[in-house]
Amino acid sequence: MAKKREMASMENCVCFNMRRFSRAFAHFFVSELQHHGLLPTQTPILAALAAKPDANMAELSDWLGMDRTTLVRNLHPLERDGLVKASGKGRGNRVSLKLTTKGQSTLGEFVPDWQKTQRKVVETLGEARWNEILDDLERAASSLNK
Amino acid sequence: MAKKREMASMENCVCFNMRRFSRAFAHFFVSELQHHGLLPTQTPILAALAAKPDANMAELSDWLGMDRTTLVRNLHPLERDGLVKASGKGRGNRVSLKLTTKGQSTLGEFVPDWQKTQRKVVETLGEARWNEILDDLERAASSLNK
DNA sequence: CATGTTGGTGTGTATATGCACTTTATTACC
DNA sequence: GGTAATAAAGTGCATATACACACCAACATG
Repeated sequence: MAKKREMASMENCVCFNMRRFSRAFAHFFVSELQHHGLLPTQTPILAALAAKPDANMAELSDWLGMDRTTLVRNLHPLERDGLVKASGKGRGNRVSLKLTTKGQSTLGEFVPDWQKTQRKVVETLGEARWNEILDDLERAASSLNK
Repeated sequence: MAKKREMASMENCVCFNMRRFSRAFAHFFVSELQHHGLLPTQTPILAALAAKPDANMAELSDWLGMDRTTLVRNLHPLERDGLVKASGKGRGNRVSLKLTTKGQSTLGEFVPDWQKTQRKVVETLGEARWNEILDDLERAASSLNK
């Protein structure tokens, strides 16, 4: 049985613990997948662009749940390395973001390895449990930030 | 009932979603507590120092689950603002970290407001559910990074 | 047509994160 | 006591995060 936590004590702060877990899981994914040369913030961007080509900055950042201005900067290394192409750059102009051919193939090589890592993580608690946890966290987060 | 997720699909990446939730909860805590002038990484440090005075860099970073070198830098604003005092600074020297009087009073004023915010978050899913989730995530994370 | 409003973008500043590496003090061993 | 090994702390670099702000294009309104 799990020990009951005193939720009014700061060591059980939801914000602190979410940050902590976020670092811990990122550490595991990075250690398993670093040979692809992709960081944990970059692969979701590539995957999102594969699923939704020609997205805006605003649309994409919204979908990824990150600040728009953070996305602007996170794209720079990906553009520099030729994985993403941004057409119509410039202030006031809509930007159309696309995966390059290199971006597609890089992502294509990454996914199978990522699936192995994800599987290891899912096995820790089981798929059903992870499903519930992700759903609950989604529900909690969206009920707060409205 | 919650829709079943395809866990082999990158939009359900545990790493990505943990980062996303982490940002979302941090956003809520910051918006509610920013008038105290403390950022979400800083308050756990103050709370840890209140509970464990005279901690090392290494001990403290270990307890907080963050990289030691990250802690070194996160302490700078707190030292600059006079909330934390580091005695015996310097390479090779053990550092003894302490809350200053100002640090104690700042933390003392912060905690009641933090508890209100934490309560709002805990209410989203209920205390029992949050307990399970935090325990499960702890278990999953520690089974991976060993 | 001038102007004002709005939506989409990029920048300045400050903090956060962690790996590889460096620097220094202490401890171990002879 | 001198030197090697170890432990503790800090730095360089690159990336991540987000608020406040500036910028620009297209469109609305008079």
